[in-house]
This record gives sequence, C-alpha cells and structure tokens, in this order.
Amino acid sequence: MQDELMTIREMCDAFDVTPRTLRFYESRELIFPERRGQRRLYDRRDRARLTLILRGKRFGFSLEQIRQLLEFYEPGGDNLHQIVATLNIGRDRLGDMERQYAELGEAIQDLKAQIVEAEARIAAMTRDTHED
Amino acid sequence: MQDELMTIREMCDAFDVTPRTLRFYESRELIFPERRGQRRLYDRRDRARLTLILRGKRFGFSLEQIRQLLEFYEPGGDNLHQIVATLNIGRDRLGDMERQYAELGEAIQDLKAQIVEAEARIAAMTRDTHED
DNA sequence: CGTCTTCCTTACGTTCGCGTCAACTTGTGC
DNA sequence: GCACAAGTTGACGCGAACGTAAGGAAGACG
Repeated sequence: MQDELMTIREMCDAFDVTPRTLRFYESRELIFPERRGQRRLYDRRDRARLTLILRGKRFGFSLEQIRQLLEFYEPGGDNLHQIVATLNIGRDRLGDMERQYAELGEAIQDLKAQIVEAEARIAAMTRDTHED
Repeated sequence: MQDELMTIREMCDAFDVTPRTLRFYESRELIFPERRGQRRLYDRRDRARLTLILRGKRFGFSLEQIRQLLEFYEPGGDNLHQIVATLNIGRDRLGDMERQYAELGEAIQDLKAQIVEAEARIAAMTRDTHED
C-alpha cells in the first residue's frame, strides 16, 4: 500500500509551489515526506498538510502559527497534558479566525458600498456626457 | 476648522503603532499627514486610512494591495477612465475578500470539528482515569 | 561507458515590514 | 539662555519566507 506517493515535482505541479518551498516547509517542520534513498516522497497526509498550509497562508497566518495548527490536526502527544495544551492552541486559533471572519464580513460590506457609490458616479458622468 | 489634528505620538497611542511605522506607511504613500513646519499632523482622513491599513494587514494583504484599496476609497482621478480603472481594482479585491471569507468559514467549521473531537478524547481519557 | 535528467545539500541573496541607533532641529519650561 | 522633551531624517539591521546559483549524487538510456 503505497498511499499514492508523489515526487517533489509532481507535488509542485499539483499545488503550484516550488521545490524550494516544499523543502523550506520541511525544514520548518510543517511536512515530513518519506525518503526513498535521498529523494523525498509525499503521501496523502503530506498533501493534506500542504493544503492546510497554503490555506493558512492565504489567511495571513505565519508559518509558525500554521505549524501549531497542524500539530493540532494530528493527534501528536499521548498524554492528557499535551492534548489539553494543543486543544487550547486550537481554541486560540479558532478565536483569531472567528474575529477575522467577522471583521472580513464588515470590510466586504464597506467595500460593496464603495463600489455601488463608484458605479453611481460613473453612471452620472456617462449620463452627463450623453446629455451634452 | 482644524479637523481634530493629532501628533504622531497621539496617533501611536491611539492605534498602538510606532512612529517608525507611521513614517514607513507615509514613505510607501499610504498616508499623507500635513506638515506644520517639520512636524507631521494627522487629521480624520489619515486616521480613517490607518484604520483600513491595519485592518487590511490583519487579512494578510500586502501594503501595496492596501495602497490600491485606499486609492479606491478616495475618489482620486477625475476622468472616467481613472474611475473605471479603480472600480475594477475594487471589484478584484472584493472578489479576493469574498473568496477568503468563504474559505475562512470552511476552515472555522473544520477546526471546530477537530476541537469537539479533541474534547471527546480528553473526556474519554479522564473518564478512564477515574474508573481505574 | 558517457550523458541526461532529476533530485539533493549548502549557502548566499532578496523583498517586505518594520526596529534601532545616530545626529540634528524645534518648540517649551524654568 | 539653556536644558529637555518630542520630532525629524538618514542609515543600517533583522526575521520571515522564500529565490537562486553552485556543486554533487543517482538512476535511466543509448
């Protein structure tokens, strides 16, 4: 059961990133591809993690924040203290994301209002032009 | 009508940024405070722009993207072509933000599910411990 | 066997967003 | 008048997130 292993190039093509980026994420302990000799091989789990990494980046999270989130998505520690700790990290991140979600909603409303206004200005200008 | 002018220090205290940050934003043409002699003085408009800047940063936008957004929030050009151009920039950003909003919503749901799962694991562990 | 391609490591370079001095001007109180 | 606080302009520094070039290993192919 090879679990759909992919080479670094296949990963780059699939996710639109460079090899350098994948190696960099690995150096920061965000992904842990297998090694067949020297070569890296990425499985389903690595792809899932990379998806979350790129998503997190789009939200403006740092790689370190994302690393903590990933840690949360994978069981990790086996003792209660560890699990509670990562749970709290998850809750913190959730709080961040919910705040950001709410704020983004407002920003979208503001921007929409501005767009409507701009459209009105354009309508007025073209109307004036045609009535000239 | 002084329009509530504030010094750089008052701005820093109000927005929790450093003077360096405000001067840096100015160098990147994000804000344009008046000058009384050498000293900078910030009015209501500058504060509104700074609010949008800090908000944009929280969303992970670059200062350049934010600059374009700000350009959109202020009339700017007086000819039709200019206005249409900035309108399109605004629409692009709106699209970005709406995509991000939707994705963030999903991410929040995912994370919530993970948290519930982690809570269940903790409940099971403590129950086992107490039943020992 | 040599060559080609793909990957590897090492390491220095780059951009963004400021932090951190250093040295100078400018009101402000005493 | 003179110290002092607040502000100013360079200029260099720094961490994050990669880009990029140099040199080497390793399997595939004719």
